[in-house]
Amino acid sequence: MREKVQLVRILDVKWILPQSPVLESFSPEVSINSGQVFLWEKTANAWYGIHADKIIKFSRSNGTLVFELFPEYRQEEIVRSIFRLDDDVEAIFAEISKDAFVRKLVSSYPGLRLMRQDPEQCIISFVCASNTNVPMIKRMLAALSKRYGQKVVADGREFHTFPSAFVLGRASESDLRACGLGYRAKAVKAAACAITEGMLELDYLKRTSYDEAKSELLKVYGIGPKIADCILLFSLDKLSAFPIDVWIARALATRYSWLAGKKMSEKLTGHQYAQVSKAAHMYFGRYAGYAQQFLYYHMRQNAGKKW
DNA sequence: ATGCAGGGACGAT
DNA sequence: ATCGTCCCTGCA
Repeated sequence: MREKVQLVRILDVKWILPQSPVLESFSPEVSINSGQVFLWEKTANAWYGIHADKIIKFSRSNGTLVFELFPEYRQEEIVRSIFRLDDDVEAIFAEISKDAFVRKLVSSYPGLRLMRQDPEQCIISFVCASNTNVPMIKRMLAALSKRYGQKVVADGREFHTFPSAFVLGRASESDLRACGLGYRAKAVKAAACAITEGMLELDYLKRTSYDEAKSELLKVYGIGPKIADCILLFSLDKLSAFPIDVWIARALATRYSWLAGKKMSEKLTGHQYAQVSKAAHMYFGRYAGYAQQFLYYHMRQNAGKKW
């Protein structure tokens, strides 16, 4: 049994995480830089992230991880949730290590974790992610926050919270386009409206099965198989979800081409996507999403991407 | 300079 | 089931 992680509260807005086997390897920087979250920025001695209407600050003090939250409401619970500190990662890593390659990745990047995003923010973020790249996504989301979010001053710095679906759903498509969204503006508005009008019930999606939640997401304009899987994995606790983007497709084509049955190309058709994603789930197991994150991070590392 | 790729999805064939 | 198109930016 691993020991339970305790978040110790110091002052009113800080905790220090005590040393533990689980936390020694945990690296918020690696996780933040693994392409799953977009609205984090690094300053001289801290990281700041936008999580819905909250600002998360992360820094290190004497080798200890320190988190702060603005506002400080339910800090411990939220920090725990965002970094999935209650996941039994040792068991998970063991379970996804089906072959020498994954085993190598897990030992190479022991600090990498999945993060749990706010569902609304995650949906909007990945709707913006279609056919573009990470720097562009960051730019779009930052523009949305600046235009539609609330200005917050924390730590003497100015931030903008992530706008609610209610606000985005009432924005005009042309105003959304002005945030650099391009043709995605229509999809952002549609997704926001789907949330506020009850088409997407986030609590239900969290509770229900992967298949059911995915079929609900796919009904929304702008959400296809890949983006649905990202939303499911990063915000709806469906850890078996295995999103396949161009990078994962490359990794699979070179290392796991047998998963596709016959020859696998780097471009997947709709039917191939479903088939390969399911095969990956079968192979890596119920935590396939964690395996995906290691593959993705590895591919981006090798490509020398910095973001 | 034109082309192309970058966390895809939609709509018409 | 394929295929052209969609907005935008950086880079060769």
